[in-house]
Amino acid sequence: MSSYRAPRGTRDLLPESRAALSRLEGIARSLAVRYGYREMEIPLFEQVSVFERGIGPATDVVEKELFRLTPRTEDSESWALRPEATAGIVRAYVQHGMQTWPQPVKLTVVGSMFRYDRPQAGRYRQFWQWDAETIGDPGPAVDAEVIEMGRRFYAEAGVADVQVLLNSIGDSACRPAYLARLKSYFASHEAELPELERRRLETNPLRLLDSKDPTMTAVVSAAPKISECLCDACEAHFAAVRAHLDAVGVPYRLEPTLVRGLDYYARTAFEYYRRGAEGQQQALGGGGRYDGLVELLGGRPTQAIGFALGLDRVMLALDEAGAQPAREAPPLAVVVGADPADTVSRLRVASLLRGEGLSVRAELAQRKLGRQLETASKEHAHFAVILGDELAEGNVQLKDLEAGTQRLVPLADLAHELARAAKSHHHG
RNA sequence: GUGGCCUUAGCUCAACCGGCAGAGCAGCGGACUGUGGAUCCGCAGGUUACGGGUUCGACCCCCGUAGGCCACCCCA
Repeated sequence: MSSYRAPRGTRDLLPESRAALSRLEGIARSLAVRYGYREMEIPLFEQVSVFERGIGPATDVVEKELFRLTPRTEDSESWALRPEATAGIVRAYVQHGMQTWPQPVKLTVVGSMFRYDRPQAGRYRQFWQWDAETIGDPGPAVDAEVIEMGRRFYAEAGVADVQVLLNSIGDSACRPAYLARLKSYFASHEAELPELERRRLETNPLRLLDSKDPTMTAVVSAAPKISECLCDACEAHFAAVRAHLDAVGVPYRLEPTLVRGLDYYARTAFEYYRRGAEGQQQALGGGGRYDGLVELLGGRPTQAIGFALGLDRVMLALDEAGAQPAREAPPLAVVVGADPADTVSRLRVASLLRGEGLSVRAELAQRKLGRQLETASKEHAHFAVILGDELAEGNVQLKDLEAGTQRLVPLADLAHELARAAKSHHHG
């Protein structure tokens, strides 16, 4: 047994898992195109300050989960692996002057993110996300469009029981007043608060609403709700988002405790949640409006909304639901030979077929024919091209491994025959 | 970062009270020297996660480390 292993919180995606991820990436890219998003790439790492400003210095993601790279010299820049994509995309938006493009700019990134936290099922230090951002649109219609796109992703991926949780967290006009009210409410109940919750009262009072402490339920349910404290503009925005969701037939559950802690988040906040899951990593994805972020990263005031969907958690959900694993495409044909030593013929014929765009495997191990066919069967190849004495007359045996039939085919016609058969097999 | 449970062959798991580390599947080979998923036979695969300790003797008991899982924190 090797003493080397994948680093903690990472895992190798063996071909079967990689196929499952590729399938999800394919759905994401297809949806992105259908909804008018353009795919881009951003670096896997950025200056630490991009994340500090773009996510928030007081968040757990930055405070304790940032995957920092050690600087090479005393005075060199501090880098960190990206814990999410939004900050980097917005940085790129500002850097490349995308405010001069037709607005809104709709961008998407598919790739892995990194967080240095304690691993668990569905929670990794390297994980995959599909991220989509619409920058330069104040909503509310686009809010509903984004939420609907995410929901369609789960539908097309085949994840059942995904619920949309929805809330409005107000904006700079009404949230400060709400926060003050919330603080004073909990302060008046401080005696009933456990130690952890008392600390939160200082650091992030909104989080109190989300407490999992069972002794808190009474206090929390009586707490003032943001939905009752929205200013007229936010109230109107929220109502319009809901109206648009209703219009496109997206069901949702209003979730008053769904929050985002930082100032530049505004109004719409949503999560995709899986019901009836065993483990607790039930948040499959989430997003919201961040009307202050572009400005914070050096751009002009620009309203924006986006989401990040966790692809690992979708894979987990599909596994647990017993979904059919994504099949890798088997080779159309395997080139085998009666003479185990004649690897030259097998390689030559395989090369010929590959030149015609066909997907074939050459059996180059020097094993007897029976073994070669056995392997071809096990990998679900549709055909075996058998090379033997008839090759001297320019012929091969073309064997249909599913039907068990075979016939003599001139080598000159082989590619054509296989290509035709591939079509009738609706081979993918 | 805090607490708990777990770790035996590539995979799934056995091994009595502390007394010779095993099986199924997968791999490779043979039966079958030009015809496949079955069957039978064989081969290979292990410092029992790693490092210490207790003991005549440790997969088994104790300590530490690593990794996994669960609950928190938080989130995808």
